Parts: sequence; structure tokens; C-alpha cells
Amino acid sequence: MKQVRNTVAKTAVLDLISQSEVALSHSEIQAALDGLCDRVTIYRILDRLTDEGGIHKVVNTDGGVKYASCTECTESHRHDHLHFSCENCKSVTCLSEVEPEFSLPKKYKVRSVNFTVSGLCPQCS
Amino acid sequence: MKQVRNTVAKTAVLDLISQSEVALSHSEIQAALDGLCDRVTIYRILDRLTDEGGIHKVVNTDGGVKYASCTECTESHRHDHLHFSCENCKSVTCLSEVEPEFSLPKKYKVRSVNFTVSGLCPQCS
DNA sequence: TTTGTAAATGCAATCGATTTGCATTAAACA
DNA sequence: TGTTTAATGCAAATCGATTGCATTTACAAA
Repeated sequence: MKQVRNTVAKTAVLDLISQSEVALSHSEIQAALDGLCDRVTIYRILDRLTDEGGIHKVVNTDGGVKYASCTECTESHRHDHLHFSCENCKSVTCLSEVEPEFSLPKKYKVRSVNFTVSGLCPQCS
Repeated sequence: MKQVRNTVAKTAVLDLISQSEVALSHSEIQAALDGLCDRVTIYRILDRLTDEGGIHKVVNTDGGVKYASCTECTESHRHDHLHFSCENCKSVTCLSEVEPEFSLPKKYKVRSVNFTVSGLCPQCS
């Protein structure tokens, strides 16, 4: 098995995402790190953190990719909660407490879900 | 106001999407049209059809973009239904009859919704 | 504390999807 | 049938993300 190493860059990225109220994009993270490491390294760190389970990936309604910390997915590690994407300030927020109810017909097998609602966030409305 | 023209390419793209059971990607459409028009033209037609309301855009969990016809959004034009994305055959299906229930906290203003569930479709499971 | 090894990084190049500029073609209305 | 302007084709540019490879560095073992 592959061992995991904690580097300064990885720690910085994880701290940044953990302390953020909203989900962050690659470019936002790059701007915040301000040259601490290469652009490519950030991509690789985000992939690793996603694999290891420290963060989760959110694909926006417009196709943009953002990352948020996994606060309440200690064991189950399912991200069934809803994400809110603000059309004005472009922020993406995890609404952990909202889990939409639905039932699938026929024999679909669910592995993961991505619920994103777009509109105006409280600050922008 | 800008006038709208119906061209052979546009009609072909709309027919293709309308007659498809699953949502189609740009490359799938390009392959099906088999040289009828340029790759760039397909991008522009898809944008126009989306604006005009003939089709709707579906952003997959993995970031891939597909297009499906608007069958039951005659007036309201809200796409609140669920999309199923098969991890095996990569097909995206509109499950028009499934509309997840949820309620947002605080003062969020909802404009559009994107519910995508990934897993295995009936054919692949 | 020092050292060996493999993970992590930096840099350059590449890739795939989408966009843009511009000259040309062709819908659709008069 | 002619006029206008939307739509198209082609080439080039852009943007986000990935890959190859040499170098650096974390960390477990000596």
C-alpha cells in the first residue's frame, strides 16, 4: 500500500478549505496560497485529499469545480447534502442539514449524488 | 429583438436530441451528424437551443456536459427533475417523474436546480 | 541523528473542451 | 428576386486540467 505524507503545501490547502465557509475553486486556493507551491501541485493535492477523504468535490451547475471540507462525514462518507451556488457572488455553500428526499424507479443503483441549487444567497438577495 | 433562423444543422441537432432516450454530449452529436457541419457550429447551435428553450443542459457529476430535450417543460420551464448518470456506460437519463423534496433554510432564493445521481443504470446493474 | 526510499514537487509541455475573430454563406422578409 | 443579417466554416486562441521527468523532501528504519 501507498503511504501518505503530510507536506507544508498539503497542510496549507487542507487548512484553507477547512476554515472556509464556502467551497473553494482551484484558482481561489492558488490565489490564497500566494506562490507557496506550483499550480500543478495544487491539482495533485486536491486529488489526493479527495481520495483520502479530507475534502469533497462539488461540481457546480455551470460545470465549475470547487472543494469543501468533510465536516460531518466521519464514517459514512456520503455527500448527500445539498449545495447552494450563488449566481451573483459565485459562492458555493454546503447546506449539510438539507438532504433532499427522493425515490428512484426501476433498478437504478445509487453510488453518489450531487444536488446543487442555484440562485441568490442570503448575502446577495 | 434578434430574429431566429432555422437552419438544416440546427434542425438536425434538435431532432437528434429530441429523439434520443438519453442526454447527448457535444462529441456524440458531432459523431451522429457525421460532418453535416463544423464542430464549432454545433457548440453555437447548442447554446442557441438552450437559450431558446428547446433543450436543456445537464452538467454531470464528473463535470461532463450533456444536452437533453425539454419534453415536459412547456410553460414553467423549470428543470427540477432528477438526472441519472451511469458510471459504467456513461449515459445520462432524465428521470422526469422524480422531483426531489427539499426545503432551504434562511433566505435563499432558488432560480434553478441540478439534481444528479450517479451509479449503475438498469442496463448496467 | 543520519540515511535510504519512495512520495511529493516544480517546470515545461501537452491535451481536450470550448471560445473568438473574421470572411463567407444562406435564411427569411420585403 | 434582392437585401439584411443571422448562421457557418476555418484557423487561432484560450482555459482548465493532465503528464513526463528530473529534483526535492518526508519519514521510517538503522
